[in-house]
Amino acid sequence: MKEGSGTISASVEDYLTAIYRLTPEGKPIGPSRLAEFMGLSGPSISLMMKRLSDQGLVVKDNGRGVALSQEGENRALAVLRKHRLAERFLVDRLGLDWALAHVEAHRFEHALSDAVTDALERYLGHPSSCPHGQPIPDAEGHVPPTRAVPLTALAIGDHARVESVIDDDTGLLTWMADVGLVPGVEISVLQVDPSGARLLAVNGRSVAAGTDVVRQVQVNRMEILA
Amino acid sequence: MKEGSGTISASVEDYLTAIYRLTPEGKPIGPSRLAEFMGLSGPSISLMMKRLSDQGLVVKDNGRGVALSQEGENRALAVLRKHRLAERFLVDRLGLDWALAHVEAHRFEHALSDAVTDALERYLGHPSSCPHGQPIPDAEGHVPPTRAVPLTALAIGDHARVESVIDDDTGLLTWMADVGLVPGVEISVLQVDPSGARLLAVNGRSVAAGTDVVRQVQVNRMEILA
DNA sequence: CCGTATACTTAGGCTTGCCTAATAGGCGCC
DNA sequence: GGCGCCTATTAGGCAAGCCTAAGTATACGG
Repeated sequence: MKEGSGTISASVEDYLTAIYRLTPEGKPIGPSRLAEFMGLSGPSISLMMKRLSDQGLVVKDNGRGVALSQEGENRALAVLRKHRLAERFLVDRLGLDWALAHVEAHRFEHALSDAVTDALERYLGHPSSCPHGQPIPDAEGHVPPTRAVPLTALAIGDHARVESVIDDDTGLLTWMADVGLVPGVEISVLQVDPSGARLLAVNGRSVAAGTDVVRQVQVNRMEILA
Repeated sequence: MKEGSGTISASVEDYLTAIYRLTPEGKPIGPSRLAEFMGLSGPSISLMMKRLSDQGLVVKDNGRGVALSQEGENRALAVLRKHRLAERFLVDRLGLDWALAHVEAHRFEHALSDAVTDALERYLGHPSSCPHGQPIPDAEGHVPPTRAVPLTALAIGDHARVESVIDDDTGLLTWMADVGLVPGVEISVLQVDPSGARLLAVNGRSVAAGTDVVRQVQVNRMEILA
C-alpha cells in the first residue's frame, strides 16, 4: 500500500484503527462509542473527527457518526498489518505471552516503517494471521475474507473451530489461554444461558464463557463427523 | 537496569543519548554543541536542560554546560542498548542496509520495553556490539571497556583493525560500506595530509579518508606481523 | 578599563492532543 | 406540540516541545 501523501501521527493512526475495528462493515460510528472504546472524552473525538474529515481520512455521515474514507481504511489496514506482524514476532520469536504481546505491539505499530514491515513479513514467512487469529493484511491492504461467525451465533449442540479472539483485554486473554480457548481449537456448545452466556466443551473440559467472551470469539462452524 | 520512577518521553530519551554520545568521559557540554548535534535551536536546549535538571537527569556545571547524572546516564545507556540491539536485528535478521538500520532503529529505541529488549537480546544471542561496532550495554547498564583510539591517532605506517564507525551520517555509512571500511577490517595508514586526512590501505585498496571520517572511526592498533 | 562579539536565557507564540464545563441539537414521551 | 433527556459540539485551558526575536552575561581585544 503506497502511502499517499504525508505521514500521520501515532494518535491519528490509533483513531483510524479504532474506527476500523469498530466498523468492520463500514457502517458509520458515533462519537460516544468511539470515545468509550478509546478511553477518551467525547469532545476529543469530535475535534479529531473534524480534523480527520478535513484531511479526507473519514467521511461524515450526515451529522451522526463517521466512516473511514478509502484512504483512511488503507491507513488503518497498514497499521493493523504492522500490529499483527509485530505480535507474531513477539510471540513466535521472542516467546512473549500473547496477552503481553498485544500491549507491546501497540507501541511497535507506530515505529515500523513500510520497508521494515515488509522485511519483517518475509522474515516471518508471510504469516496469515496474528497469534489471536486475526488476519494480517498484505502490503496492498488486502485482507483475506473469512466465514467466521461470533460465538453468539452458535446454539446448543453446535460444533465449531475457533478462528480468532479479540485481543484488547489483557485479563481476558490470559484467561482464554488458561482454559485453552485459542485459535484452532475445537469447541462445542453445551448450554446457553438466557443472558447469552454459554457452557462450552473445550478440549474435553467444560468452560463457562460469559457474554463478554462469546461476543468476542469468532468461530467457524464444523459439521459433526461421527 | 531498574528504571527508577516514571517513564520518560521519547524527546527526553533523545536528549539524554545525545548528551551521552557527546560526552563519553562525562565532561560537561555546552548548549550550543548540543543544539548543533541535535538540530535544534539554542533556546529549546536551554529550556530542556532546565527541565532535565529539575528531574535530576542532568547536573548543571556552574552555568556553562551540563553533564548527565547517574540516573541520566542509566537512562541513556538503556536507550542506546535498545538502539543497538534493534540495529543488530534489522541488519542480521531482516537484512537491512546498515545505513538504513540506524535510521529505523532510532524509531524502535523508544518503542522497546525493557522486557522486550531483554527477550530480543536473548533471541539475538547476546551480541556484544551493533553493526557499526559500538558496544551494547547489558541489562544493568554495563558497557565493556575498550582500548580503541580514533583513526586520527594513527601515523604513517601504522596498522590497525577497525573497531567501530559512527552511525549518524547515512551518506558516510554508505560510502564506508562501499570502500570496505567496516568493523573488523584491517587497515594501514599510507599518507597523512596536513589537514588530518589520511590515505589508507583497506583490504589492499587505497582509500582516501577525509577528516570527517578519520575522526569518527575507532581502531585498535596492531603490531606488524611480518 | 571599556566595547563589542559571542553564548546563553528569557519572552512570547505555535501545534498537537488531551481535558472539563457549558451550550446546542434531535428525539421520545406525555 | 411542547418538555426533558441524551448526545454532540463549542469554548476555554493545559502540557509538551518546538520556534524566533529580544535581552543579558561572559569574555576577549584594544
